[in-house]
Parts: sequence; C-alpha cells; structure tokens
Amino acid sequence: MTISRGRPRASGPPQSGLGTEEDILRAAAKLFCTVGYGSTSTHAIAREAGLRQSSMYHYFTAKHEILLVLLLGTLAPSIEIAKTLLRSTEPAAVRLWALCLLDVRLLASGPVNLGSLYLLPELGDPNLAEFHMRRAELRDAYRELIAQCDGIRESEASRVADMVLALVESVIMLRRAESNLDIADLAPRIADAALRILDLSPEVVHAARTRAAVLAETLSEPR
Amino acid sequence: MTISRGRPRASGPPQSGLGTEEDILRAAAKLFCTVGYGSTSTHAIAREAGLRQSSMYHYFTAKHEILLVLLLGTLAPSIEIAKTLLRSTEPAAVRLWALCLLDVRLLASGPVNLGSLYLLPELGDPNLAEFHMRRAELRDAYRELIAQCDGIRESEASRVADMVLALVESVIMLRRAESNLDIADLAPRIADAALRILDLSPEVVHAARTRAAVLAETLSEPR
DNA sequence: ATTATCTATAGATCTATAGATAATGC
DNA sequence: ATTATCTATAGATCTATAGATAATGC
Repeated sequence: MTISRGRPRASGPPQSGLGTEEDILRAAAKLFCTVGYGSTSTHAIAREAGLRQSSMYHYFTAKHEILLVLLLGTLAPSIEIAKTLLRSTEPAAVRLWALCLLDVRLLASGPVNLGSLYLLPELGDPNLAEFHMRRAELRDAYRELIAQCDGIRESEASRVADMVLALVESVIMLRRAESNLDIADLAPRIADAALRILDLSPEVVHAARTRAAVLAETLSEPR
Repeated sequence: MTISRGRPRASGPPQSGLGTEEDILRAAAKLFCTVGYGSTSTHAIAREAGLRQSSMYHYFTAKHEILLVLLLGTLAPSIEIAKTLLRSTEPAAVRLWALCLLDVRLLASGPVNLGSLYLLPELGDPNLAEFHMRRAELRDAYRELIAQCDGIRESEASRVADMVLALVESVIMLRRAESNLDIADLAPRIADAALRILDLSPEVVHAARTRAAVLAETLSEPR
C-alpha cells in the first residue's frame, strides 16, 4: 500500500486501491463500451474515475491514447494464447478449437463487455494504427492455424479465418443481448461451430474437442 | 422531376435527384457507420449531404432523430420478412432457414454497411426506445419460429434465438473485415450454421435448405 | 525536489434556434 | 403565400494546456 504522493484529490482519497491510471482506464472502458467513444467526454471519464478532467492528462496525452491502451490491453492475452498455440505440436484442429474456446472466454470475462471496443466505428482513427497491426497478428495466427488443418486450401484460409473470428466475436453481441450468459455452455459450442465452418467431419470435431479441452485448461490456469 | 422550390442551395443544385431528406439520411448513414455517432457532427453530415448545418433541422428535429429514422428503415424489411414467414405454413425449420438467408442478404446489401448501426453503443440512448421495441419484434419472430421447430423446448427458444441472431449479424463484422464478400456463398452457409445451432440433424438441415431456397426467392423477388 | 493533483481558461467546436432570403405557386 | 434554404449566433459544451497547490521524499 503506497501512501499517497502529490496533491490529494478534491473528491477525497481514491478507494479503489488500483492506482489512478487504472481508475481512468476502467472508467473509460465502461463508458466507451456503453455510451460510445465520441459520445464520452473526457469530463465524464474523469467524473467516473473520481478526479478532475485535466488531471487525466498527467497519465494520457490525449483521449485517443486511453482508447489505444484499452484496445492493446484487451488484445494482448488473445495474442499471447494464439502464439503459444502456434508453437504447440498438437494437431491444428485441436489447437484451433482451444484458441476459439479461450478467446470466447476472454471476451465473456470481466465486469464490462470489453469486446465492444472492437466494434467502435472510431477504430478507423489513424491514431489507432498500432492496434490494427496487433490485431492483424491475431488474425494471422488464426489463418495460420486454419491453414494447417487437413483439407484446407491455402487460398481459402484467409476467408475462413475471418468467418471463424466473426463467430468467436459474436459472443460480444450475445453478451449485450443477455448479460448473464452461461459461458461454460456457450464457449465449447462456439468452438465446435468454428470447426464446422472448416467443413471438418463431426468425428474430427468431436476428437478435437475432447483433446482440446485438456489443452485449453493447461493454458488458462498458469496465468 | 420536381423543379426546386425554396431558396437554392449555396453549393449549387443537388445532383443526387433523391430529395434532401434522403441526401441527409445517406450522408448520416455513411458517417455514423464509418466514424461513429458521437464522433459525427451535424456539420459533417450537412457537408456530406451538400447543404448547411442548420438546414437539416427543416427535416429532423434533432440529431438522434436522424439515427432513429435510419435504424427503423434498416430494420423494417427484416421485420416484414419475418412476419410473412411467421404466417407461412411451411415447416418451421424451412422458414427459419429462409429468414436467416434473407436477413444476411439484407445486411450484406447496399453501398454502406448499415448493420453497423446496430453495433453503436449509442443505441442505449432513451430517445431510441422505438427502435428497441421494433427490434424486440424481430427477435420475437426468430424466437417464435425456433420454438416451432421440432425438438426445441420453449424454455430454451429465447437463448437460441439470441445465438441465431448473433450468427446472422456476424455478417456485419465480416463485411467490415472484407469489403467484397461472396454473399451468394456465405448467406446459405450462415443459414445452415443457424439450423445447426438448434441441434437439428444434418438430414433435416439439408432438407430445410433445399426447400427454403425456393421459398426465399419467392419472398425476395416481389419487392 | 518531486509528484499528483487542482483551478482556470483558451480556443475550438457543437447543437439548435431565430430570423432573413430566394426560389416557386397561386 | 409557401417553401427550402441561407446567415448569424446563443449557449453549451469539449479538449488540451498553463500554472498553482498540497501532499510526500530527501
């Protein structure tokens, strides 16, 4: 517990115990996801975080930097899992199933529906180029894994990857529609459906699921 | 060709030939979908539409009314198709397949990705309550059709409806990822996948597809 | 001295309204 | 007279910066 440095907040000491930067990020995440980026003022973020509007500029140089940090932070665990799975020696279908499952779980977890950030039209902002590069890495990992599956032509791997990603990310809209999802039930269903998009036989899908379930747990526990 | 009434535009006569209200709606649709609602100023809409900012208030009382009109207009054809299919006497699985196909096609059509409007966080605005009511009608039609399928328990129809809708609407994200979708290939795949979510056997799905394809064409041609 | 906050504010918007104006219609 | 536009602007933001202030650290 570091005791407070600097001038105290006008609104009394922060009670989150997470540090001001994290307070700001959480406040912004909530508002960007529920109200929108352009419709959220820096003033509103500050109010939600418990400090004054201008004080946020001690931590972020501009509003779009808050969004960028949130996007990169949301993407990072997915990319890490994807790269780990790319290095694994399990069959590709098994690894793909595990990746879908874990990504769906990530999108379903946490108190706010952070995946909503991926749906913001404001993502076209050139200031967010770094996010798009990292996101392309994730998409490439999916493509790579899909290309390694039996019966997939290299030429169609890209399009299939987009479909699989869209399916995985449909959990974002599901979570909006129904706040208390049964994710333990839903996640494997989506992973199954992803493999079916590749036109793998039910037997292969079933085998992949059985083996991937174990793999997924080893990957989700350590962290 | 009605000749222009009222004071001429400063920027010269409109060349769209669609009427000013339609010009405004198209400009707003494009900007809301690509830049976001809160990040699009009324000034930007007016510039895109070819008239002055304040002139838009001759047609719309407020910015949110433009969004509302766009949302209702985008939703209307889906609801109409859904209600028509609810009245049909075809087997439920066949009608559901046709509904998914036609909805995907609607979302994939038109020069702008209008479905993006459904993803705007600003949809929580209370001024858009009418949209949410209409949207609930569409969801109910899906639920109803799903409940009529064999082997579906009434209690799970709602959750399944949300999943099917999310799958259908994943075409919005696909279209963002890849602007030139092969929709003729994709739409039936999504409709298939929707039926598989209901855990219908491959045979039932196949039969539904065969019969629904005809049904879908009769519904999409007249209009 | 360093740090994290604050107050104050410049300057740039942004939405919506008021009222003038330039067409056509009668 | 009616209509669709315009110009002008009020009043409310909104973002980001400047500089003061109230803590702790040395």
